[in-house]
Amino acid sequence: MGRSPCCEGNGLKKGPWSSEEDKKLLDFIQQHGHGSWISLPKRAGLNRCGKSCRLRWINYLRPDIKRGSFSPEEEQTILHLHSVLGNKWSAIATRLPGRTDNEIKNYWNTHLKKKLIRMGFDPVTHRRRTDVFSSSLSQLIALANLSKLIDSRPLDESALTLQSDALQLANSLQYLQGLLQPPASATASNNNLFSQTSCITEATQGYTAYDPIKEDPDLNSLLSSTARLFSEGIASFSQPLQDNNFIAHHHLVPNYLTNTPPQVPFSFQTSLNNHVDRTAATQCLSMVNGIDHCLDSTDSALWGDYDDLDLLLPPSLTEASAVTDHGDAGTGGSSGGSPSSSTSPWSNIFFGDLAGH
DNA sequence: AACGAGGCCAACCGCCAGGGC
DNA sequence: TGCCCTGGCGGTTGGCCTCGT
Repeated sequence: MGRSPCCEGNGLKKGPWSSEEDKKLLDFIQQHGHGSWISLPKRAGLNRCGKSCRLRWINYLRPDIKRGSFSPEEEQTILHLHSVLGNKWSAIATRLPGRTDNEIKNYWNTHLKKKLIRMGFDPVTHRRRTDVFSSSLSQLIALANLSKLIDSRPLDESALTLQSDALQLANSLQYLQGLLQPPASATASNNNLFSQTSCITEATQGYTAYDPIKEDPDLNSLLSSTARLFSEGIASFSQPLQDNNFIAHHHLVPNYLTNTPPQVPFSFQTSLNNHVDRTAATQCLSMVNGIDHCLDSTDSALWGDYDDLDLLLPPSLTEASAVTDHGDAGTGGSSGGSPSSSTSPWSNIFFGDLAGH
C-alpha cells in the first residue's frame, strides 16, 4: 500500500550529472514544471532519485542562479544574517537572490568561517574567542615558571633572555588583565581577550572612563597602540563588516554605540551588544516566515526595550546552535584548531605589540 | 615531472516537519 | 490518532583542482 519512499529503488544513478541528464531535466521542468519530485525522474526519463533531481534543479539548473564569486555586499549580508540566524542557510539564502543555501553554506565553510577564525572570532557565536587570551597567557606563565624548574642548570645567554622576556610578558599580561577586569556587576563571560579589547577600544576612545588606565601614561599608551593595532587588524578584513546603517536605522542600539569607528566589524559590535542580537534572534524565531519582516522592519516599537529584554531572553540563537553545531569537528578541521593551538594574527599583533613595551 | 596536502564544491545522506489518508 | 510519504534542510563526503615541495 501507499507510495514507495524516495530513493528506495536500487540501480538509480548517483554522482555527477551528465549534460544529457541536465538537458532532460531542464526541458522537462520548463515544459511541465517539476510537480511531484518523486515521480519526476520517471516522467522525465531520468534514472535518478527525485531528491537528486530536485537538488540538481535548485542548485544548478534553475535559471535565476547567480554564478561567480560573492560580492563584498553579499559577504557582509551573510555574516550579518549568520550572526542572527546561525546555520539557517535556507533562511539566509532567501535574502541573497540567486544564491542557493548550498552555495552559501559552502562559502561559509570554506571562506568566511576561516576568516573569522583568523580574526580571532568564534564563527559559531560571532563572539571574540575566549581561548586566545587565556591559553596564551597560561602558556606564557608556564614558560616563565619553567625557569624555576631549571634554575639549577646552566643556561646560555639567549635562553636566559627568553625566560626573562616570558616572565615580563606574563607579568604584564596579568597586570593588564587585572586592570581590565570588569566591575563586579559585569558578567563573568567578559573575562577574555576580546572583551577586554573592547574595553581597550572604548577606553582609548573616550566611551568609558576608567581612571586607573587614564592616569597611567604608560599603560594608556600601551592600550592606545593596542587598540590601534586591533583596528588595523580588523581593517585587514576584506570588507567593512559593520552595518551601522542597519542598526541605527532600526533603532537597535543607542546612538553612542553607532558612533563606534567604522573599522569595527559587525561581529565585533554584536559582541559588544549581544543583547541586540539576542533580541533580533528571538524576534526572528518568533515569526513564522517572518524573516523579511524582521530584518526589514522599520518599526522600532517592534523591538521594544531591548535593555530590559536582555535580562529575560533565553540564550542566544547562536549560543544554542553552538551546542548542536559539529562543524568545527568536521572535514574542514585543519582550520578549526584546538583552543590551545590558536595562531590568530590578532594574537600575534597583540602580543607582538606588548612585547615591544 | 611527480607527489602530497589542502581547498573547493557538487552531490549525497539522514533527519525532521507537515500534510494526506 | 497514528502512520506514511514528500519536500526541505543542514551536515558530511568524495572527487577534482591547485599549489607547494
